[in-house]
Amino acid sequence: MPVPSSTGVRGEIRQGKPFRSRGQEGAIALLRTASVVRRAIARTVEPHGLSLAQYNALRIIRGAGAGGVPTLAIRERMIEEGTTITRLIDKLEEARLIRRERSLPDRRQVVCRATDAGKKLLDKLDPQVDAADEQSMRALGKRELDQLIHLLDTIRAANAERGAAAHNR
Amino acid sequence: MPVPSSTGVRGEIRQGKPFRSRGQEGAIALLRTASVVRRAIARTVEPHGLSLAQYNALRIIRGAGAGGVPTLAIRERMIEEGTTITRLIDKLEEARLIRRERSLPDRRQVVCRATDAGKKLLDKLDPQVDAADEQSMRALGKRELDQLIHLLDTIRAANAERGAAAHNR
DNA sequence: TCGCGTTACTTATCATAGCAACTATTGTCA
DNA sequence: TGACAATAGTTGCTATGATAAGTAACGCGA
Repeated sequence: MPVPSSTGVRGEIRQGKPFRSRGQEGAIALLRTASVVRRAIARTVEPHGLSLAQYNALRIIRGAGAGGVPTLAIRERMIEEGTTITRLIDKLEEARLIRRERSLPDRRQVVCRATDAGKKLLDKLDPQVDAADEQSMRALGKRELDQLIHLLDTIRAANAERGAAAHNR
Repeated sequence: MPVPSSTGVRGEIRQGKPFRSRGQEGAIALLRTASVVRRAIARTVEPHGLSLAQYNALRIIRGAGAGGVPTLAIRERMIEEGTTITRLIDKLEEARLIRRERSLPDRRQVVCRATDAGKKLLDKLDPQVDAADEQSMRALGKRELDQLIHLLDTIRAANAERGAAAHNR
């Protein structure tokens, strides 16, 4: 076990300097843990030609159903709100996983919809991603998982920048 | 408050689909929260010409003291273990914040040391980053913060890939 | 001492993220 | 209606990051 549970993040320090504050320790533990979990999940989807962000966007588009979603609405629901959603969507369209077309009532909008190929790919990926999600959280009991989710929600609520965007994964 | 505490992450869903599992909800909450906190901290250092990764590396190098650190040892201690540490370090050297030189006993190693300019910059940035870290965690009480850190340590320990690298921020 | 595997970086290539400037539409208000 | 602001995307430029292949140096065993 590379991270001794008795010492936690603190035990990983090598330079002999303690954290400057408990808040700092929390922030670093959060970023570092997310980094580890993120890569584990990313490795699940990448062999299928999608980046994690692309998978996330594709799920959002599929979730919108037949009506589709306008491009910028996708960005707001992404886990990581990238600024340039256009290029990410371009790749999905090139791969024929989605279609785009101008909206009729408001011609400024470009509505995205999942193609059958896109839906089919997601149907294949979803169980695998589910498993990776579960796997990444397997160390926590039900009670602990509830605690974690609650604590994270609290942090996010306090740090909401421009209205904590939603997502639909 | 854009994220209603009564519903949490679940409340942010717009497509009407619930999470497929509690583990999934936890994984997403983790990634999303980290993304928000990360950007907040990144915005603290970026005006000074450093990316968050560069700041992290610079801190690690300074922490090594007069003896310096070999390049790859830095990577192992980074919060996000980027594969190509070389270029990141290149930028720090260009900015005269660190120096590099071949190690004498083992000429394969390149040892990095912080320059006075590098130390001076960190002295200026540290309090600001401390404040950002604290700020990002301000919503949690001491007890809750302890809980969070413990839960994250548990997750990381279980997901340690190749020996949960250490860091020294 | 001569391979040959290992270690420690470096470089190449390519995809992605961010910021800012630009176009096309729509809405508002004098 | 005619100008001007706001909205919805797109594009250009640059920086950063990931994967993987390449190079130099060390170290060990025959």
